[in-house]
Amino acid sequence: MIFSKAIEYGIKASVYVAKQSMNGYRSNLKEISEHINSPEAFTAKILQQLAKGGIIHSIKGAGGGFALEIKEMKKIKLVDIVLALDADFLNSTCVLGLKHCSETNPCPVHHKYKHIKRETLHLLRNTSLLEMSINLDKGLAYLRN
Amino acid sequence: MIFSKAIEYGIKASVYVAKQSMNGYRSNLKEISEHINSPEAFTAKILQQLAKGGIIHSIKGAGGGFALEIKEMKKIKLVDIVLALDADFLNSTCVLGLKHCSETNPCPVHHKYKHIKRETLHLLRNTSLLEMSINLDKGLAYLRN
DNA sequence: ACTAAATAGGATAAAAATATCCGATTAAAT
DNA sequence: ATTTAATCGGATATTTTTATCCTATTTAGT
Repeated sequence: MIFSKAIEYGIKASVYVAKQSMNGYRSNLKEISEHINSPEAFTAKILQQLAKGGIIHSIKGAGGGFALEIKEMKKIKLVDIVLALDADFLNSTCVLGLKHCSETNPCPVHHKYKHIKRETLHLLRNTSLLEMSINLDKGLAYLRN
Repeated sequence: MIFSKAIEYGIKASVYVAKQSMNGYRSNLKEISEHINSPEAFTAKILQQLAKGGIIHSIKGAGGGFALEIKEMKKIKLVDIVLALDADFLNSTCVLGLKHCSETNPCPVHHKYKHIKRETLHLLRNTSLLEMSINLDKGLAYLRN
């Protein structure tokens, strides 16, 4: 409804890796894709992008995998993950796809949608990876069902 | 950010046809695609689906085109247009794509997103084609820029 | 009847998103 | 050093979405 598959997988993977890191475990590709229920090879690409984008750390070689530190999880927000996977996610923000939709040049749903847009942006900017992974860890949230 | 191109075009086309109908004009494909800035042949397919879905009326033959009546515009909501073009739009409603995301089985953003989802649904269900086309007619909204 | 102007509908093409495969590289363990 | 377990990166395949093209059908006007 709002994110592409790539972004869905990317968020879930980040949350899983964060949760495992919180508990001192490093996660590898196979484990990640199993726990978030995503195609392995495709997930590999996404993890690569996340690593390049500074969201997670990748450790190569035997016993390697993906991990990140608690202080990083606190700083990383949902919006950072999204932008690491789709740099111009925030540029196409009009519901009807108008290039220059604005207060003075609104599409027919602009005024009714702007509150929702504002709240969505707020959610993306203020939800940290840490809080999501804590919820996962506590069993208050799930990544597959 | 939320709709596919097909749905974007579909909404704009419906609003344009409605506005023209309000003023007693019937709209044809060429005119519509010019005014909403969409590819003509693709728009033709979408208009067909909208007609089949009972959103607009299509009149075949010379002097034909698309139109609808004021009392219909009042009844037709944004959600009807969306569903006419994508029947299971409302079935994939979890931000992270979980099949059975719910209060008791939430994804990590469920609780923060549910208000937004509720408002979005409210907007879709309560925004009528009539009000959108009135705004367009009054010059308070635009379909291209 | 004929012509012209429309939409309908089927076939196809192009582009983007999703997904897979495989060899190269890295690093730990023996 | 060799083996083994990982990620990296490039090439390719598949699927879905977006877009186009062409013929058939319908209808108004002459």
